[in-house]
Amino acid sequence: MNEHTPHPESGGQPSRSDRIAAMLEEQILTGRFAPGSRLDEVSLAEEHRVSRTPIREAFQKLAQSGLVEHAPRRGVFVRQASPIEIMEMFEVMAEMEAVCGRLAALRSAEGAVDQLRTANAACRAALEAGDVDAYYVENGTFHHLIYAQSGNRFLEQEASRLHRRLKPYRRMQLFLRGRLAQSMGEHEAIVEAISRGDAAEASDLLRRHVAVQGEKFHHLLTQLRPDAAG
Amino acid sequence: MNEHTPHPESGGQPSRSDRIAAMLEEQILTGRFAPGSRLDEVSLAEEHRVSRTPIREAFQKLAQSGLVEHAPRRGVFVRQASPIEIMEMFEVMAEMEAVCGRLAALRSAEGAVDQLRTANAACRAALEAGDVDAYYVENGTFHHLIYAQSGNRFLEQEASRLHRRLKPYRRMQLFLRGRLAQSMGEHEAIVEAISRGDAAEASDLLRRHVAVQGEKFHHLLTQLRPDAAG
DNA sequence: GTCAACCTTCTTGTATACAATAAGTATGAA
DNA sequence: TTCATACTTATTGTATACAAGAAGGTTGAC
Repeated sequence: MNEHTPHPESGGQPSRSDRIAAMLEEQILTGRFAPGSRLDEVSLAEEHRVSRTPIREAFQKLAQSGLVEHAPRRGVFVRQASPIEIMEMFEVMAEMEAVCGRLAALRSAEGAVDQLRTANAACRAALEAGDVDAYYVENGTFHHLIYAQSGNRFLEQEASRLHRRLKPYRRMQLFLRGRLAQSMGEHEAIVEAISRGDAAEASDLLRRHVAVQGEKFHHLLTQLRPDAAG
Repeated sequence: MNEHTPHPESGGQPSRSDRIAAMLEEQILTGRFAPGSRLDEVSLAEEHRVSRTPIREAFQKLAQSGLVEHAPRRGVFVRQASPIEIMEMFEVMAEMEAVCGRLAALRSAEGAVDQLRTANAACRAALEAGDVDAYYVENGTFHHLIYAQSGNRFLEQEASRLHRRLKPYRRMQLFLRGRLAQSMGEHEAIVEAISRGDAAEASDLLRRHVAVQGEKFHHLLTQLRPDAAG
């Protein structure tokens, strides 16, 4: 499944507004548009050499995914999720990954564990190379594998959707001292649990693994803005 | 949260296209538009006395929620979810409700259990009156209460979203002999588990309670179309 | 000097005109 | 008769024109 089309038109080409929405999403997540800032229809239309119509369609898609907020008659604004809301999303992510892990342990097919080990090896290589960006990518691959191995396509899509939504907040934590190595160890324990078919253990480990991210995020917040603890 | 605005514009009025989307959704779920049928932009525009623009916006919202499918250059069609996909959604619903139940048992505030008992009493009254429609409504109230008592607003919204999506498939089962009484008993066990703060039990009971619906759905399917078992 | 009301201007929401493509139909050849 | 091809028609995608509302500035009164 494409990273940027939550509900792809089955088999068809992504529409123009899909591409624009994907681009805007990327630009929001990478910081070109700051939270709270307004997205201007006309300037974006000029930039993309289209009329306002496809831009407005793209805005709607972004609004549905929760990335921007549509204020009637005032425009669309990059949404600033509150710390509480972000913590809530991390909690849901933790629970969803726990479910994926449980189902994966129960159902994982031939070769599935090998895929996980391969992905994990790539994580370790990135870690040892000190390449944070590469670790980030390989880590994503690892988690998406588990979503897929749940054997439930719908769950896989929903988990991927939330994973993408949390992208900017997850990324912050990679720079916390020692977190990468710790994360790496957790990955290995998770793979072992799945390979043993130990559903309860896989579930618990994944829940903790992701919940820690929420806690780290909270920790970062309180350091930066002690009043914004949530 | 309004039943028909998945991502409400915070505090603002629902837009015209929101209202149209809600109306179309209702009409799809209640069978005015059969699965697979095409929604015509111009006739709907005439019917609602607007131009094609708001209709198209409504279509986009429906497409994002998965209710219709957008075939580029061909139109939007009422989506016929495959049996497999519906089963997958039921499984995810079961897991989400299990999570809600677990969190509710851990966190439920003063008076929360009373609310559940009240909702359950309404269910029982409907059951004893033999009023299937009323039971359906009160049952929905009961489940939404549990979503809310998870203490996680984001989870509450996601669970409500999926609940609504499964609406037409859940409704079928109410007419299965004895299912209502069985469901009622499960509700009571769930409330007791939550009132005891027994998170694991509440979680398991809810998972089973919802998973049974998926199984009943599957059962109905195989009776109707033995080849469509999934 | 300050506040309020009005007016200007900018932006969005909607309608409509136009362009492009897909489906259906008719025609002709094999 | 059947199949293929071209044409017609209908429908979507996009652009643009127009309407309506909100923000901000200006002017006037107190």
